[in-house]
Amino acid sequence: MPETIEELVRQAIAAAQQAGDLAEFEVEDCGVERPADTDHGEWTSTVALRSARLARTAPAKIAQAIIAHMPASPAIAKVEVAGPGFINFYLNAAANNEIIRTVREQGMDFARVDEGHGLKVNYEFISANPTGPLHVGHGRWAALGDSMCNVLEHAGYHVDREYYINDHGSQMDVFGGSVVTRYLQLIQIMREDGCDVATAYDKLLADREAYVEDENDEHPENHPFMDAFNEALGGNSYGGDYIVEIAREFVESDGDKWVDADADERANEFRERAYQAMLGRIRATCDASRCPFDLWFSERSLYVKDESGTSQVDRAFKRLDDMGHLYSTDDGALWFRSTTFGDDKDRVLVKSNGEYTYFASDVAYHWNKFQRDDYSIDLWGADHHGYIARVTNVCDAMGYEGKFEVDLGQFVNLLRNGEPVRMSKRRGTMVSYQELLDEVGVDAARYTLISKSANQTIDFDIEAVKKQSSSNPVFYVQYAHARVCSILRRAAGVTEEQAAEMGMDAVAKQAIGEDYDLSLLTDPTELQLGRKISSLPDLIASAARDRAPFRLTHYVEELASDFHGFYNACQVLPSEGRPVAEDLSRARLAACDAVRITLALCLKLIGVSAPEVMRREEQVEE
RNA sequence: GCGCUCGUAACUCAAUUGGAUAGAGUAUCGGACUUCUAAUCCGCCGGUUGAGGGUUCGAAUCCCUCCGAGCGCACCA
Repeated sequence: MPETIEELVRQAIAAAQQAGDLAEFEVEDCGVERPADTDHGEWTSTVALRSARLARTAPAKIAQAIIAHMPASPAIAKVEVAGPGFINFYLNAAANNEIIRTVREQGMDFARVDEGHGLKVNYEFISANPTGPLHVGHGRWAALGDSMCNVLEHAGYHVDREYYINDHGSQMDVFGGSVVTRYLQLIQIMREDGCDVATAYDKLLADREAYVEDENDEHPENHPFMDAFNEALGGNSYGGDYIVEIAREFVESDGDKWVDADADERANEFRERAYQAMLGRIRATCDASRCPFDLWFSERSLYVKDESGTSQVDRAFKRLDDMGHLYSTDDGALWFRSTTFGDDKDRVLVKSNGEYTYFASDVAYHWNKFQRDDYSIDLWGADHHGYIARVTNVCDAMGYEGKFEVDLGQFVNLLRNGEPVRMSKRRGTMVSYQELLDEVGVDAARYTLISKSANQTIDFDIEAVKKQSSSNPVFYVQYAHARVCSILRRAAGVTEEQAAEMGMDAVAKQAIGEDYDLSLLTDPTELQLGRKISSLPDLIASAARDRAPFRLTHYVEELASDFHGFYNACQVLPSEGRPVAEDLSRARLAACDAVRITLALCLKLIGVSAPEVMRREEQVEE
């Protein structure tokens, strides 16, 4: 439709200029947009405003000249000039509602746009260290990243979803060492108390809890194990409950066989098995939040030598060196000349002690990405923003200028009933994402985490999100979907079970039939449905372009609101005292069905389920 | 000190990137159910877009200066 309008406007301008009613000027873009306010028609052209200077004429006057020469079009009911010079187009009902048929034909392929032109994008997100569970902040990247990928794919990009596992650095040894220490403590308690592992486990957790509470160390007698743990590891440790949990798994599967084992062998075994256990938990949490990855990329793999005797790190370094971007200092450190690209200082790749920095891995990793994809996007927490410059610079240096992008996500503040969830220094990081998912459910968690612009911090109130009430937009939207399904089921004369069996598309087909006349839908609330649904392709394109999947949550709330308004104003099925003509009823059913499909599609893109049935009994009593 | 992200209704946020009278939800208040599921709808109230300048037909949006909040400025990962 915008193409049609654009063409009409161009013809009108040419005709007006030919007739001498309008000064000659070149038109680049007619600025066909959707008016913010639906009172202003379905489409508007800002060409008169844009051309005011070129034409040396007041915008309103230009607009008048243009509409005087506007060719007639079957789809357009009315064209008028409004405000400072907007040219507003009002579609007739049939043209406006045609989108309903389109949606029903295209289903989940509706609103596919070609914003990306098939560009191969590597989208890396979460990438939390495998030394602890995902926390709520990671949950935001999960929701955001996954939704972003869905939107990009719908907008014509080819997306590879990637999780980068930081399994290389010394923190892995610290992690393994922490589990060993906890393991030894469990065995010690079992031997001294003659108890089973469950009892020993509880004792260690209670000990840790006492330690967390005792911030000023006034009662060291209440947490001897935590103190011993810290002493054994010199404070360089992971103290969380999950470490004790993993240690317990070692006791359960291996008994006490590692107590007197060779320390190095034990350290290796524990590090590797604990790593896999932790990674398993992380994957499970990603699965639970409907966040799949195409590739789990191991940092270690960057250091593995191939047949040529070189690793990916070596090859990436060689590339940089060949291009003259590396240098060594007398102490043996290797540097990347980041200042060439405007950084504050050069950055170390290899430390003077011979160890590789985290940055070295990132250089090789991004080089690797560009061997596989055309464009690379990293989703990072806002606290890493200081790191953007050096990675961008190194991508530029390797010859991939303009092909690397970082999307930042601000933090999540966790609240409960308006009060910040207390996070003491000793408790370390916060509530795990898995716990949050378990408490509020995936739908509410994802919806809430995605519903705000990524560069806004989120106040996530657990109680408010959990509350299944009208104040919670996710239920409002899901209810609209369930309500449509209910109507369609009733129209088709099928039970919930039968509908679940045959699928809603088949139910809708049975209810509506093949032919229906969309020109019958002329009520303002009916026209609004077509208008709103028609705007989705543009919205998807903009959400992809601006990396703003949260716009879908706003859209879906608006569409649900439009539907509820329609539902209250227009009877779909005839009932006692409210007759509806058969052909009008079927046209309204088709509109309902288009709403259902559009809602389901949008919810799918943001990873939220679209329930076909919702019952009030499920509501939580206050 | 430098950098990044912000500051919009009482609260939580929008405003498709420079467009029309800055919009939604929540909360408060007032209406609509023996219903095609009221987890709904309709209405009222609510604004100097942190402050001050500038750019132009037009600014919440772009530029400058302040004020305030959060987060960064490692041979840590």
